[in-house]
Amino acid sequence: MEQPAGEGPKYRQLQRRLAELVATELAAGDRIPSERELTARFSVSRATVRQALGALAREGVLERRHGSGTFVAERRVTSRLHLASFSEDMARRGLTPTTRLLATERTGASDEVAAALALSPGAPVARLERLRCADDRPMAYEVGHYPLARLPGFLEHELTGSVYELLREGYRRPPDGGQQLLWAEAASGALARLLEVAAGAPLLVFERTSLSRREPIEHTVSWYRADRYRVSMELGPN
Amino acid sequence: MEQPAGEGPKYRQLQRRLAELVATELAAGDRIPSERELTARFSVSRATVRQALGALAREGVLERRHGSGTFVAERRVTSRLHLASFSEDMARRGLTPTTRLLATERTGASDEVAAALALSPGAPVARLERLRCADDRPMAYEVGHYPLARLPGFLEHELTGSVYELLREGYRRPPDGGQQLLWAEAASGALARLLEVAAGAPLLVFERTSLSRREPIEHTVSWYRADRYRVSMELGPN
DNA sequence: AGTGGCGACTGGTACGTACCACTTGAGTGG
DNA sequence: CCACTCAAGTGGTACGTACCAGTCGCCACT
Repeated sequence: MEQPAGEGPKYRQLQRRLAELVATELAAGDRIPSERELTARFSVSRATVRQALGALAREGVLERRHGSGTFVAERRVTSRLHLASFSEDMARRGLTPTTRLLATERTGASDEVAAALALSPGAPVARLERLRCADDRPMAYEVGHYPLARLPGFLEHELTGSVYELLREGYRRPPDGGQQLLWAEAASGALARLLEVAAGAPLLVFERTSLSRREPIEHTVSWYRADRYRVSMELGPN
Repeated sequence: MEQPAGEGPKYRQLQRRLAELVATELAAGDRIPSERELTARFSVSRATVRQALGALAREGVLERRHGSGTFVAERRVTSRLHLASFSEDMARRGLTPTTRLLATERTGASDEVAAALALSPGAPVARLERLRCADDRPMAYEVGHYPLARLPGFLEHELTGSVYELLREGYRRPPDGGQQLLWAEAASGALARLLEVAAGAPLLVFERTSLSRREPIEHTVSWYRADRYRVSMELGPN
């Protein structure tokens, strides 16, 4: 029951171990050991194993097949929404991206950030606060968190450019998937001034967790000026 | 383990009962009975109760607070990004969809509608104007256009339910793909009154063209209340 | 050779128990 | 009156057991 060094609950530990295993040693379609085998191998109860596997299945890492086994999920090909960085996104639209760095700091992961990045609460993360501009006019305000354990020395880099490029080139951790929540909000006073819109103006908010090799490497929340930005997407059945 | 009357496993039945309870009798922020109380009241084990509550919490219906209780979430509806009709979308969230038919007419396709539906300008289309509600509170205002050449007698049907179901069952034209543009707007006066929000409140706007067998069969523009609706999506590389 | 059934796996559901971690509020001491 | 303590209640984790429900391959029977 007790965990010596901030490792978190057993099922989280198991979840992380399995996620790592999947990321490093297994390929899509591979079958992972059965629940009862994992129970024996890791000396935990089957309920604990199921809690870990269930979480991974909900994340889309694993796929369960009743009567057959649990498998490494196929990479999603149906989603045609691009996992693009702001810089790439703007370039694609023919605009010139620039960035004003508002704040950087090294801090401990909040519960929410820890959950998104699959870290223990309090684990070291880099926090990045940036104002993204297109053609020198404000486009979006962005707050990002990055796991320092997976990205050592992250804050020592140049951070006004494309973080995705840094992840790809500097760390060999190309973002290759993610999940995103999207909603709309009215701009609060401070945010309105920063983005140079009227208070109450509609903003599009994206909360994104990006993965590389099935491990979270970025968690960002971005507020976009709705008068300058829209999204296009393809829809599939189901 | 057999369940004669209710459909499916116990925890699903409990989940549905609780979702219904939340929808009909409770307000956001209300506390629901504790796990141990539900265990006694429904004569099921705590594990079963937790499975039901966990599912509802992941859906955003409930919010758990360690040491304090489980509460009806303020959370708005979260839509996965698939080609689902409004009715299916709401039902999936445990909300009851209803529709107020504001206008129907047979008209000629405008240039914009014609382009979206791959018709000649002026070709006969059905125009549908509807107010979509969830649990009897306004959720979205929607204007749709449907090509009458592909859907003969379209306006003679019952149009307050699911149009997608009508397309599937009545015309054997199941929507199986589509494209969508998404942005945010501030609610204009008339729209604000209709949706029962303050003028200037943020709305999420979807402009969608749905296909069946590679042919466009629907073009809709929907204005969703941003305080009640959000979207979840998966991101893929490139 | 075809096939049907059975058995041995897989995950799914459901029960019970125990204890930990966090929150809250009532009660107590200053 | 305030500050603090602490007990009771909450959800969280973890163990164990039992049986149900699909899947699939072996094998005996036809």
